Amino acid sequence: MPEVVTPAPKPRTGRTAHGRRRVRSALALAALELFAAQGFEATTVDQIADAAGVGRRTFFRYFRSKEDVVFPGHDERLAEVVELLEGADPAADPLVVLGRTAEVVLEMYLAEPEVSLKRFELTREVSALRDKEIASIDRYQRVFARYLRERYAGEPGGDLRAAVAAAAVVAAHNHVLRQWLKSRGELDAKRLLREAVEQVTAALSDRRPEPSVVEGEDVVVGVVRTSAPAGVVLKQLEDALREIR
Amino acid sequence: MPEVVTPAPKPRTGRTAHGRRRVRSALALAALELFAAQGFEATTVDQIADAAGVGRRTFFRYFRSKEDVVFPGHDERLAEVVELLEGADPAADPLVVLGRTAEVVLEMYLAEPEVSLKRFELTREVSALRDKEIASIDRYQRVFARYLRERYAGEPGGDLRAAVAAAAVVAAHNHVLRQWLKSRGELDAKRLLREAVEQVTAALSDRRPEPSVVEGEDVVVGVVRTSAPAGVVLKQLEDALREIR
DNA sequence: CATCGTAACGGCACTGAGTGCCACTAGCAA
DNA sequence: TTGCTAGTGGCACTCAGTGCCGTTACGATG
Repeated sequence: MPEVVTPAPKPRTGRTAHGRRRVRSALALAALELFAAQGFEATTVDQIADAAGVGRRTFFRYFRSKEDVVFPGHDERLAEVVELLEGADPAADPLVVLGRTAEVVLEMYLAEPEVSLKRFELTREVSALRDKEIASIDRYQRVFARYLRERYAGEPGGDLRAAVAAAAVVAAHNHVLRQWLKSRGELDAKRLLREAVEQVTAALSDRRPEPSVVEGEDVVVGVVRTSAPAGVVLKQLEDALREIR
Repeated sequence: MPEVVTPAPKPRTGRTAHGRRRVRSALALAALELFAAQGFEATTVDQIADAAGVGRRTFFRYFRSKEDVVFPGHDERLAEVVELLEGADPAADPLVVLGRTAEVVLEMYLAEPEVSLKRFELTREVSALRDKEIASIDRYQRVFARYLRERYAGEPGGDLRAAVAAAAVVAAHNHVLRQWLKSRGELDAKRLLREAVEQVTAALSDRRPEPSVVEGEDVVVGVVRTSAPAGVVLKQLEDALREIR
């Protein structure tokens, strides 16, 4: 096993004119500028490397492919999501956990609006990039589905429910993100997603696996105002019922 | 406008040893055999063309890329689906229409099991192919979503519902297809999909658009038995509420 | 200060996908 | 026979991506 683990990462204070971070961002910046100026396909890796002041070979040491420049750190974010789900409270409603996770993902996009917007423009025009993005979205969806599958394990049709619910949450997220991008960052995306996720969760979670309750006991459920939207009324009823149990 | 439209396509009965169809299927066959024997990436287009007895250049006249050999006629099928949706009964429940369409798509896969199974093996191993397939699935989902969006036009949150429902139906389809592929074609996929779609449709269609109710009116919702499953209780509550209105 | 190890770099050469161009040929119609 | 056209094969070219290697700059160690 040649896994020597490199004695210590050594922060590497700062090289002459380079430094890992600097080179990487210089390449990304140069690439995005060139893409915007002359299009994605018309831009060669040579040009990007030249513009960043490094060799062509170095470009591929920082990015696996030309497409990858447009999606920086996607893998890390996915790993972050995985961690988030693995560390989630096992007692919590899986769909709620998933909804919160989707909100975290959305916030990743909202955190750097310029980058997200620029990427949006690019992915709309270049089909290769769009495909790449769809593939990476699918990876999130797979992670979501796996999480739900584990939580629904044992239930009949649990796998199907997991797949469908994951797809629904991801679709809600993407829809809100798209709206936000189309509005050029004006919309209150967080609130919209919260509402959307609430709707989705409500539609998908009304199939509970036989909760064990006290048998033969009659209860009176309190007063509700019908002037509220039906969803709210239902929620109130649900809460009341849960409290009484 | 040099749009001469070529006087008449002329079926072109049959050339010497070629013929469009023959060359195309020869290329596809040779490609799949080589992929199976030595892997996708290790196979060059040169080898495929040689094995099919045509020139390398000719390969690219029949397939846009090496990946395309694995997904023959995907565009045509998508077009078929579009037609199907455009010609659907406008009075029918959109979700039911979508479910039926998903069944049609599934049947396309079931129609040629060997091809589907072989492709499944390939897409599991080669990430480039998997990405390509995901992208093509997304195209179906887009078409589905567009159909629903048009049908839900005007409803508040209709776009969101359309996106989510389309994703859910596609997820159900994919889940069933995957199960069928994993069972190596043994399962009764048609029945499974019908059931799955039924479930999804049921979960997604119980959202009525803001029932207009009398304002400011307090109502007491009656007695329910908590020994019944929570789902039943909720349904009772809902029914009671609706009746009172 | 001298030496060594190492990590990043630049350059070179190579494979292979995909494209543009052009000459060739087989069938078909006048 | 003479075009006309569609399909073909080959050549040359661009560019993405990879393997290899010599070089350089830095840090550590004595």
